[in-house]
Amino acid sequence: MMMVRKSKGLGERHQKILDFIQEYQRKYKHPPSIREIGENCDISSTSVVNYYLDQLEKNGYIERDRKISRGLRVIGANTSVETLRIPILGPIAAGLPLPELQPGVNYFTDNEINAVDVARNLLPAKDKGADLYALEVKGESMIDAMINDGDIVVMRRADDARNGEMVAVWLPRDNEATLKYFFKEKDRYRLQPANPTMKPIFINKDEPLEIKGKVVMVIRKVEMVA
Amino acid sequence: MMMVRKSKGLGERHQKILDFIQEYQRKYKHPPSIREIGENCDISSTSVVNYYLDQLEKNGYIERDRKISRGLRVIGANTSVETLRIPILGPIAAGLPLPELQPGVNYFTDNEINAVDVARNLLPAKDKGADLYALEVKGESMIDAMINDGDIVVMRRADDARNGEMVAVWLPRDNEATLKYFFKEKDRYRLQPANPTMKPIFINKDEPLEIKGKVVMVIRKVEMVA
DNA sequence: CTTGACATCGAACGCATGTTCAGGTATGAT
DNA sequence: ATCATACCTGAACATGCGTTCGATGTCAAG
Repeated sequence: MMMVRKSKGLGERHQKILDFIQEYQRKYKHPPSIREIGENCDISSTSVVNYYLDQLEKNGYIERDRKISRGLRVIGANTSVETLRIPILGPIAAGLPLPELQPGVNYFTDNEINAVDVARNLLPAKDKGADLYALEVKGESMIDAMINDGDIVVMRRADDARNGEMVAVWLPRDNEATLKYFFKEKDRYRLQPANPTMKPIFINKDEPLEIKGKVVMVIRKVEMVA
Repeated sequence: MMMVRKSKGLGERHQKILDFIQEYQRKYKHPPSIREIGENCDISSTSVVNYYLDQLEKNGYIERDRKISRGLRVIGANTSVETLRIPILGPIAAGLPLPELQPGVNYFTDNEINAVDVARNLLPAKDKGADLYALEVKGESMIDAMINDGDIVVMRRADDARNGEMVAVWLPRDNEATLKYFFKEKDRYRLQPANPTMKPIFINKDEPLEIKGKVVMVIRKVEMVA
């Protein structure tokens, strides 16, 4: 019945405790007490928890402030990197107009339901976040841009673009929103799908063309089957 | 008439306490006790600290877990979100073998050159990071999975999969690595491209098929023209 | 001056929580 | 069998720490 710990590394219980501390900290913003650890890891005695905590400390997995209530922390787990909270302004779909960007308005970015958090080191250094917003792709009309239903596209506000940049455009001619690589040619614009097997769209320069922003990043959360 | 409080919502002492809590939390990774707040804010009585804490809570600046030692936290102002640093183990390309996953080995995740930082709230809650790794797509062979050259795919280790999950597989038959939706049928496996216009691959059950992991997320950094 | 809301103090109270100890039970080596 | 080691139990103990309360000081309104 007794669990034998493998000679090296962490036993199953050490790992469970470690995980619990991190999850608790994440949830309550303060560390758990010894008794709380015990209850959640099926350890009936506080002394056993203390016993494991000592081992974890000795092996460098946690730090403890003795005598201080809840004075413990997991070492190294704090990969806290600077993140930007980017508001999801709305959907983007072929038939829908793009959400209006209201310059100078501070969006409520506190609600993480309507925002994505992106590590700053994944974005171009110059981006400070104020000009960034995100759109949620609806439908499969962007498949030629290698973007599928449910994808999140992170955009930077822009009125025009340079050759080779991927932009979100509204095409009044076709009454359609789309994501394409942008190229300015002699007397027309070429909108090139990301998928090299698909053909470009050409727009004459005298036709209207509304560039809404440049694509900075695409994030796809792949659905898990429940 | 009501007596007018200090010009603004927060008095100088409120602010000092608020600042102290945040600094303490940053420094020690756990919240301060009432007495510690008192000492550092020149308040001699714990009841006075409690008095101010009540006000801060009433005005929505902090949250308190009554009866719990050090059970308090500052609301909002929390610019950074918890992130997971996911190691990029190597490239994935049609002709290349997949990087070997060495179970139980702690990868060096300190180097942000070979890792991506992903906000935890973008990942399934159960993922603790230990089973996650990332691959960098090389070449355009994954286009049928809506994944392009340069994309980062975040994976979870797995040996098998359930129907409908997207997996990274190694096909000894074709000597090829690929990303496909996985379906187990009567006597064969069906590997379905994400792009609904493309046709599936069928593998008989007696043929070898190595599942290397499930796709959790795809991140595409769209190139900026310099 | 009196009143009353606000701020402060000091002390006591009591539960929350870390610590310690005197034993138990298993497994493996001697 | 004997001993050593790792794991576990339950309880007692000491103290960290939140809570409560009566007393005092301050200041503006009545």
